[in-house]
Amino acid sequence: MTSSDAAGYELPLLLFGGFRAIIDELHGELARRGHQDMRPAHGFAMQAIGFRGATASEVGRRLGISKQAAGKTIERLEALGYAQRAGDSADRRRKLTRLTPRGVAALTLSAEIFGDIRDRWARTLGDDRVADLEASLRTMVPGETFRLDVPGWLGAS
Amino acid sequence: MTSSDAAGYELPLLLFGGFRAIIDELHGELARRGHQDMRPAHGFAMQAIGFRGATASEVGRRLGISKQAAGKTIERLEALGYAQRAGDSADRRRKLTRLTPRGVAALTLSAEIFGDIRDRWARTLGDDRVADLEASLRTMVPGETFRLDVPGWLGAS
DNA sequence: TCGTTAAAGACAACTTGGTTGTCTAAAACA
DNA sequence: TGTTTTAGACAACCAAGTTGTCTTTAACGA
Repeated sequence: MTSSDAAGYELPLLLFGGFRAIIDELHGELARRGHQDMRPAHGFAMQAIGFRGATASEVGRRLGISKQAAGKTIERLEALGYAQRAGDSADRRRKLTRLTPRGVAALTLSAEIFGDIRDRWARTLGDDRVADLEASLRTMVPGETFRLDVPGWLGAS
Repeated sequence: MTSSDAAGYELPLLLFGGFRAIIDELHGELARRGHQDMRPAHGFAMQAIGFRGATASEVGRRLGISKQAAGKTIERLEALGYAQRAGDSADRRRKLTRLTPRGVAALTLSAEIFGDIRDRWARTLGDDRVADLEASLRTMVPGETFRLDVPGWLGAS
């Protein structure tokens, strides 16, 4: 380390801790508001589907996972009532996945809750410090697509 | 949002992006220095085992996962040559897992690389901004044990 | 226009790393 | 000494990745 007293291994732990704290708070709140069955992975997948819909291949590309894996996640979302698939008459290979009204509601609610959480951080730390934290991270983080392949990424051989 | 132009959903993405960037850099460097087969999950498990060794139950408690899951991870570490199990003559129920010399080397090297990465952040952002980032996160993050149950946590039903 | 190439989705087999439940052996304790 | 707790092992299961193969359909170039 250079001059601060922080050991280098603390930084990633703190970053992950912050991420996890926010996501845990989000899902606590989502559960309280009728989305008990929604998991972190679902939120990211629904974000990738978006309000305009997407195919499994597109979702896979956006999340940085294979189209097969994306297809499996979409199946789960369908089973939970958050998404729906329908054929595309213009391109009969494609099957467009769209969010159901429940899916749209969950995604909208999530954005709202994220805003509330950030507000709470800003009240505790000060808005400038949160903004600076974000600015620092924007500088250091390669701004790619969000990779959902966390399980595989963490532990794959 | 309050006054900054950041949408609330950016904060968790940036935090996770930072975490992932650091861990990816760590494992790129570890691979370059002879630890090609080490995965992020292994590092956390080895940290939980520590230089003094631990039982599967202890590792599970430290990582916030079941003793069975901890046992499986230890099995993998054994297969990769990073850890070793031996019976405990004082308590014949226990099997103490210890890091092998290779495991100790990997853990030591990881700490060193984490330090290098933090130094690079400090050179880019300034040491005070990194220190402030850490301080902010220390304020907001409930300082529990590090949970390794990320795959399950992200996607479990 | 036709033949090749590329893309979408489905299916299968596999891997990791979680889970819960059950069981045995050993230690701790009242 | 008998009960309770703890450690570890084993089995069955689940979620979410992977690669590889296959069919259907679209796109494209000679």
